[in-house]
Amino acid sequence: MSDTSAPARGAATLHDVAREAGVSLATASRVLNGSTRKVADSYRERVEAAAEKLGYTANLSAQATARGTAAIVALLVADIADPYFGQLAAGVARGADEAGLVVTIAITERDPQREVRLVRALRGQRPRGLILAASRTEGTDAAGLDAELQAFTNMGGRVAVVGPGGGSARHVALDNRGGAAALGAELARLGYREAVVVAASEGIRTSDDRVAGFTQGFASGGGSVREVRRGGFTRDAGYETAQQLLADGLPEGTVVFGISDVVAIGVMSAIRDAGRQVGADIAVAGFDDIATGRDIRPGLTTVHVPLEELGYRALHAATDPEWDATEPPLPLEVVVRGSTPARA
Amino acid sequence: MSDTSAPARGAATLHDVAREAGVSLATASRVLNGSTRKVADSYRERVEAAAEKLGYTANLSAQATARGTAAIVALLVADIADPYFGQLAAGVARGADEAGLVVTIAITERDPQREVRLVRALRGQRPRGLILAASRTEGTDAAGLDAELQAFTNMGGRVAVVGPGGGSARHVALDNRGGAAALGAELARLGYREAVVVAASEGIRTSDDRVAGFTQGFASGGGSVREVRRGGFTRDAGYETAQQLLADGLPEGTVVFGISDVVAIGVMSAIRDAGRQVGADIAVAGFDDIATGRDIRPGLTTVHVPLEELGYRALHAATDPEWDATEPPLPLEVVVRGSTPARA
DNA sequence: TTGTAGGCGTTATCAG
DNA sequence: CTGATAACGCCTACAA
Repeated sequence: MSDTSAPARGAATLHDVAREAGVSLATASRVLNGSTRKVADSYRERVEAAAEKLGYTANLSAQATARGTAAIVALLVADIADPYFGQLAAGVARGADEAGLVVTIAITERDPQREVRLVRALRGQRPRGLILAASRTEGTDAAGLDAELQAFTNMGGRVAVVGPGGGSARHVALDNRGGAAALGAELARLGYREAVVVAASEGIRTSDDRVAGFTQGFASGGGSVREVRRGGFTRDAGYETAQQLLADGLPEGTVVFGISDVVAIGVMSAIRDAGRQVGADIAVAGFDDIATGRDIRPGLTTVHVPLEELGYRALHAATDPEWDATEPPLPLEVVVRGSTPARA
Repeated sequence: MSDTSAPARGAATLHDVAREAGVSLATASRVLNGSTRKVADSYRERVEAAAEKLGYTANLSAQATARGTAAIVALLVADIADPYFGQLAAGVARGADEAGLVVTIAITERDPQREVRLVRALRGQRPRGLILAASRTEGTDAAGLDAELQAFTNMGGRVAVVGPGGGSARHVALDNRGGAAALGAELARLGYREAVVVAASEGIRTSDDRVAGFTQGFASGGGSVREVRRGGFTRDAGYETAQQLLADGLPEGTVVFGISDVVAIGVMSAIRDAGRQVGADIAVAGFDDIATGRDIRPGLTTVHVPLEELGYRALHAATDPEWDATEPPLPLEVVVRGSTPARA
């Protein structure tokens, strides 16, 4: 057990391993990394033993510069503390792990300028793929972003965007419109006739699609959307928007559709803080079905989106050379909970 | 606007920039990256213009191999979909961004074996620092982990662990014991006398400390912990453990202390699903103060932990050469909400 | 099957 | 202040 030569400074290099095993660099490289195996077993064993003994770990950076591309997938999200992105990221991480890829993460903070900057920075890593899950923000410097994305694909990277998006990127789409329509229809069936929607700024596709879908579905069931108030995609935006709504007067029996669960939860809190009741008094519905929706009371009616699976698919869209763009879209499903009780 | 030479394949290299600007590689490198600046302005401008024109982005991998260390910080968490880790990660990401570092993330899934494997894999990136936020799991292959960590520090990396931990790593500690004690004391003051705690397996420091602190604080106020039930750190573990507890009979007026908010939220749901009421009937308290606790009803009484700040500090502990280990611990504060009403 | 040598994009040393 | 040039650690034809 006498460790003779624990490398004092710096990690063990392939060179060290080769020397220790008494073989050439090439041979060591082949057994430790190269895919196509064709090394004599005796050598192979010696190398593996040496590597183990020295605690060798391939220097990914060196490998990357040599190969020209790194075993990395970059993930861009608006806010990693947001459960929506958290669950999505979990799916991405799972897929990456399976594929032997490292996940690099960056936060846009919903700032278009930052987004462009980050894409450019991530480009420096020469990742195999880039996943854009940062709900394309407003004022979007669309041109700048597209240019950056273009540069990325030009150098051989793939980009996948979650949700609607433009350009030549691969999309992992959700049927936002259809899901919202189904939700609207269901609410109408439950007896609601008046709705207000709390959305994000106009121009954000995800928001627009959900608003349009909901409006249509709700109308098809005989209901009508009285108003669309614009806020943002956060819990606080939902809270504040709802506060104003309440101040302006919100009739009993109205259902408020929050563009996302996070927003809807903010709405619920505002309603309660205003001394009103969620459910029988004012109903609330959301979209996404984040885990929290299960634990609040009343439970939040929403459209279930398989977030984790969505992330998993995005990972593949961003890294699989032979990705099947025709794969059927993920099934969305409305789930009714206590926040929208049937109306007499 | 006629882009003359958009590099058809592959990204623009420093070499390209130098040629385009008519200077040497060294000069180009100095203006674009090197820290100590001493390049004539005329040259500097030419280089910057060329870089801009070519859309040049330094190849981080190449930089890393040349420098010997990458501008990367690796983050290891148990589950990124868990809001606790999500908020923590947000803090890490913020700090990293400020420091010009890229964040690489890996998920342990609370599996000790995986944890060791991941640390070894991350080591391959030669990151400047490594942040361990994966509540050291049970059966922990402590030896294997420590060896891996040791190897990492030996090659010049710093490792920071969030919460209690062993070895030579830097710690960003929480006063779990003190916080829990304060919570226990407060609950006793509110009139509670009987408590049950839903904890994680014995041997997990964070859990053990909170249990011990709570027990002591509660006792100091005249209360007594009737039982400690072991589950895990997840919402579902909390739910299931509470189910059993309820099946075994839980007297009115008991307060259930969930080792973490996530667990406590599971407990709350179980209580409700069993037809009991959270608050007046059975009280519930947690620990961490994740964002969700604000939006559920009744609000969850808990110990506030500045999660985002915790992550921010961890980032610095893992990357700042001159980190001040004596920095005062983050202040914890108990916040009482509706889940633990004062008892008559 | 194995080894030799050249190259990947940057940095850093050391003369001019 | 600038420019050759040798590393950095690894991969990969190409040759033996």
